[in-house]
Amino acid sequence: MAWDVEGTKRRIYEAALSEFAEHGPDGTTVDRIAKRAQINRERVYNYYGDKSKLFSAVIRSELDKIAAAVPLVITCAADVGEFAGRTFDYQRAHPDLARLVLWEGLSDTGSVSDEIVRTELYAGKAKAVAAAQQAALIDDTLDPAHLIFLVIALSSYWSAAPQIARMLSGSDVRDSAEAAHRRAAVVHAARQIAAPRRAGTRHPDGTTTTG
Amino acid sequence: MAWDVEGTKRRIYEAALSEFAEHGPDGTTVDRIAKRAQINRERVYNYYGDKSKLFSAVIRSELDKIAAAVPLVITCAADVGEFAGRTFDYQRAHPDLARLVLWEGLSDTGSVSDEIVRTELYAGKAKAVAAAQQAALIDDTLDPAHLIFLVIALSSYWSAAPQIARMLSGSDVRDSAEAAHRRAAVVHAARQIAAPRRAGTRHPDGTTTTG
DNA sequence: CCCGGATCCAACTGCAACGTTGGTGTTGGC
DNA sequence: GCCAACACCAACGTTGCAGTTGGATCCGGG
Repeated sequence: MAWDVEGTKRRIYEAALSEFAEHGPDGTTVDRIAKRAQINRERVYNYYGDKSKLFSAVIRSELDKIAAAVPLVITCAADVGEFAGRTFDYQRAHPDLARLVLWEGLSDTGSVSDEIVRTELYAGKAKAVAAAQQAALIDDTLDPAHLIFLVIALSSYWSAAPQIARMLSGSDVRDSAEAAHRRAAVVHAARQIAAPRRAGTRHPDGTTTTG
Repeated sequence: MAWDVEGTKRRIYEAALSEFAEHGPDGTTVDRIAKRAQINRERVYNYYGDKSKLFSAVIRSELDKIAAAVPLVITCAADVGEFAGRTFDYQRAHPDLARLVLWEGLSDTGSVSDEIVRTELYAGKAKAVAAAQQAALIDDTLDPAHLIFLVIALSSYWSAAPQIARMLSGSDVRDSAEAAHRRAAVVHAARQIAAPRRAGTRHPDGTTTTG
């Protein structure tokens, strides 16, 4: 088996994922990707076009994976916590993803590759939230999109800004006790945000009404 | 006024801040900095050594400014919301700083400049939270450091991952109505996280006790 | 007027990375 | 066994940027 096209592509992909996550689109060199994948630089161009296309391919595929791995089904507020916890777990298991998203955000110049497809994907999640809100399963104070976003933020920022997490908590994600502790905090916070109000409803502008 | 050394340095500094914030350390060229500052490239080397020294100088100085910008005083759960809102405002008002910090985080290789000083700063905030928890002003389920972190995450992720915010909410931060909407969501969520439990306490592991 | 320091400028070296190309070896169909 | 297509690779041309240098220019003070 001298030719292993799929294997070669996969190795390029994996090497690219690591390199991009570590150094970002600008800091990454095609040569290092090739070295890491143990193939010739030219193969990269042959299979993926150029560096930016490779970056797009990687980020898109990784986002597809997380979307598939962490579905969102809501029957109660605790489900939102569960979603947050699983997102947290996924981020921890795939620290490269959080960094990719950040690199993408920093390079953001008004729009992003596959923006339309990805928008649809988020719209689906927002729809699930909206449905749960209408069924009064969860708090309906927040805009569904904002609620989703905030929950993702809670789960993702740990790996997005590890230096802040480290300075605050004093320890490292690699400490699994600390990781469990963090996860619990994320789940708890997400539940609190989603929990339906009991007596009165506190609106985002600070006023409170009774329903 | 042919000689305005301080002025020249300052113009280099400001140009560097903008360029670094926009393109990151790798994506920035000394030439563009010089053009923007309307000085010769050679001046940059004369005053700041080289590009990486200039970057360090900029980030360090900007972080000094951040330090005292958003104090944290807690007398009730709403104060935590207030803190979140002000952090959000700060991020929005100083997008350059937010991006610099992110770039720093991405380049993070185990520790960060001024890490000790900044750790103290966060410790102070955590202490304020701990005191408020002991006085039963806010929920004491969460570790103080984690609570702070989560609130910062809520406030910061918008500018950290603007592409996701855009895909979810469909509009842009520059739309000030949307910005206000987002801010309200952040404040609300932070309050919910900090709000003291009424009847029972739901622990992060999912169990519930009555106090 | 002349000196010394600040600034500007253009050209240069050196290098690193992008993306390409021509050639070599490999495979599978005929 | 031959050949066309394909995988692989080394070397190349090009570009863009970092950082340097030598000199021209400008300015204030003596």
